[in-house]
Amino acid sequence: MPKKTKLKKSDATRERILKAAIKEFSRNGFNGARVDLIAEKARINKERLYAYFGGKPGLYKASMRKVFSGIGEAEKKLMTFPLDKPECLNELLIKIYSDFLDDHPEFWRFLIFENLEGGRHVEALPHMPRPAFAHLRSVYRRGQDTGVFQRDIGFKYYLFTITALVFFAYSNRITVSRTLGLDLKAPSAASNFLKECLKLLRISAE
Amino acid sequence: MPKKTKLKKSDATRERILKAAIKEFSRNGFNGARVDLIAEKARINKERLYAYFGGKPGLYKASMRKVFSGIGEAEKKLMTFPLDKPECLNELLIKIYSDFLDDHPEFWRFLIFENLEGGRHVEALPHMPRPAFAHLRSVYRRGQDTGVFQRDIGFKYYLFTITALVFFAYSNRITVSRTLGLDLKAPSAASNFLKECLKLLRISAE
Amino acid sequence: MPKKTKLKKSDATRERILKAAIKEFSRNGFNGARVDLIAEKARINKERLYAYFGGKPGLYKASMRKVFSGIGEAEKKLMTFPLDKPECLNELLIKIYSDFLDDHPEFWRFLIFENLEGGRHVEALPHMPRPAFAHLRSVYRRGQDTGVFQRDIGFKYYLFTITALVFFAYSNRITVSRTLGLDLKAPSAASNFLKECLKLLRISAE
Amino acid sequence: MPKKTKLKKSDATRERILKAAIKEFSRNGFNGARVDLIAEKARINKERLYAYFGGKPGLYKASMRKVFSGIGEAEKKLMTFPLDKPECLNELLIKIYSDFLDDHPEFWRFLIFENLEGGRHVEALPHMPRPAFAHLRSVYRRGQDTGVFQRDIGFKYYLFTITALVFFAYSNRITVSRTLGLDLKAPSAASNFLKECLKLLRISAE
DNA sequence: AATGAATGAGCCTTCATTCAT
DNA sequence: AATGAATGAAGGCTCATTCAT
Repeated sequence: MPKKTKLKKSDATRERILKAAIKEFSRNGFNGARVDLIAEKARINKERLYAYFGGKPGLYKASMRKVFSGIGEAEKKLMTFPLDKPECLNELLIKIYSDFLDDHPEFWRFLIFENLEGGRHVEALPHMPRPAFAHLRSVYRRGQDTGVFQRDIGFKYYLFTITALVFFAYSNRITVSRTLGLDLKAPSAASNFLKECLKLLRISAE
Repeated sequence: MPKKTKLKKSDATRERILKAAIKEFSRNGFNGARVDLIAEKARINKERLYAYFGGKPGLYKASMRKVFSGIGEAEKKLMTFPLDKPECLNELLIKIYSDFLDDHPEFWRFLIFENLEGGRHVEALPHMPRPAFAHLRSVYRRGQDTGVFQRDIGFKYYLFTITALVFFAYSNRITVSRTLGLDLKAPSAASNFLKECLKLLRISAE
Repeated sequence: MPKKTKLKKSDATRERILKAAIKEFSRNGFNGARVDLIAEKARINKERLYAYFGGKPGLYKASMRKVFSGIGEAEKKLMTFPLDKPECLNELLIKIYSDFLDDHPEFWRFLIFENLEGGRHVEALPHMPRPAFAHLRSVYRRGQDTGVFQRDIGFKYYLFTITALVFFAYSNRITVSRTLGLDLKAPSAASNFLKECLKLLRISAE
Repeated sequence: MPKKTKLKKSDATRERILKAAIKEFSRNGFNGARVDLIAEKARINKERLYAYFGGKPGLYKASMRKVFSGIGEAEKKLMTFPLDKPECLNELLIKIYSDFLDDHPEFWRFLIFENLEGGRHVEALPHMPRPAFAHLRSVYRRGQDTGVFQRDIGFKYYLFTITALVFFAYSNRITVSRTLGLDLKAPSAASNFLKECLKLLRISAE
């Protein structure tokens, strides 16, 4: 396959740039990141970077796109969640999101930087589909029917709460450690802590 | 009292610088903030800024110290929370923290910035006392006794959960709006949304 | 004839490059012109351009050579100017040169660029023959004999004056419009204006 | 005069920058000029240049303004031209403009570059007053009355012609030398040559 | 204490040019 | 002959910081 090989050369360069960019941007944010360093880390000439991505903002957006697309992959596991086991949903969500944030610190870092910088870049991105959400909603409704989840609380509040807990446990672990006297820095510490918190969400009858 | 007057004047200058710095840093982050703009907004010469704060990092740390001290003031209101009304605790916490974050966006901005930076600056700060926490813990225990809060869940999990919900609703409003399809940008939108979420925490018997 | 065809193809490429180069150079000058744009407009790969012309200066010189050769073509019309009508010479010269500069703005642009550069490039060019000049000199002398042109003024002064008027009207139209309050920008505006100026050259008896 | 001295420091810097800029711009045009070189020649830090002039275009415009203002100074001599000597006007104009262009090559170089580059910068400049023109017009009219100048030719055509001749002799001396076989490069060569040309403008009766 | 002028390092970007295929 | 990928040297500009007064 000579064609495939041909394509590979420049694609490899693109990937190297993106990888280095994600690292640098997630470490320092858009303003703090240095194009020179990205080029150096990617072992390419700066001009390539501009030819491929148009400029710093373009590179940032491409990086963000790649980083954010990762969550979709992780959420695929949720698609097969059995409809008849809503009582296990909490735990699985915590696990999947915890694992993901553990493995992909760049994910929450990009998100936070975006919030800090006014979402200038993220808003320019096309909306990402979150197909798992539809399935989860069905599970949740089933749980409401069987008394696992509260009748009068919409799915979106539930999802928000889960998300907030997990995300906060990762993105604010440092200040939380100081102010609440917890230590969430060790691996799986956050995950374990969150499991405990989730008990707050259970219905007492359960 | 010439001394006092003298001090007062330079203190006023200091305050003007700090105020401008907090605004600029919280808007643009450490890297995005411009020393020139801070000096201009504070109507002082840059050299003064360096004389007072040593440099950009020093100014940043001083700004952070000032911003973080604000939470103590807000939490004073919690000190007088009546021990015999634990069922109202949820709502009051939400209200107080929501109001505070509404009025002080710089607070969460500095906080998450610190988390991004690995706590580099905050660790140089003296531990801030949070005297309200002790009182809240008493209220919580009373609530556990009277069946308002769950017996087997420690106070720290409870406080973490509340904190996470409020904080996340503010600090991630931009990306949440996109990814979960919510709109928390309008004033009091977050606060209202959070009240709904809190129902998840109630004990069903309640 | 495979050879001929081959040559033809590369010649066509050469021509395409030259055409694009002339446009770009004449629009933006040597420094302002971009090799990338020339290659793009010519629909060729940059490497070809370098193979053919050696580099930007080489391409510039080739462009200039081509542009300057155009004047010879225009002056051919002067060769048949009737010896017995010297009184029409002024007007014809104005017309021919005006038309030429109207149609070939790149001509005067390259020319003045050369003057700015101290003739660096033009001096590397072979002297261009201007065969029409000899004929014009004859016409001029005949005009002197018949009293149309002044006796004591050599042909070169006459030719210089005509040239200066026409050339200046084109090459400095922008600044002249401002400094002398004239508008020579519209097509044929320059030509009309010049006709009026030429009256200054007539012999009053005429 | 302490105030005067204070002002002088930064003014001297400004002047040094302007002087270097005029040299560099007049040599290479806007595109060809290098900000680094200007700063180096002016022995200042680049940042100063940007603080004073805003950027390359601002510096260019300031340079142009200064260069163009020179012509006003030269034209002051024309203001005292006696109304009753119109027959000497030609010669004086040639002399004054020739001398000026001899001494200020940057003047015609800036003008030419402007014409090459579409007048982008010159058009942003405020119109310069040419007070001498009004006086010259009076002289010209007097000359028309006394038969020195032709009745039916407006002043603007006269002025344009003079301007064109002088300007062309300087700005195109290099290519003219080649194409018309003249040598206008030596000092006063142009001036002398132009005097001859001017005979073409005289009224034969004169 | 306060100011305006100055500095040097570094930032993002682009160019003309060449290489490898 | 022709192409896409790559390079190195700049180019314009801005920043945090300090000096001289």
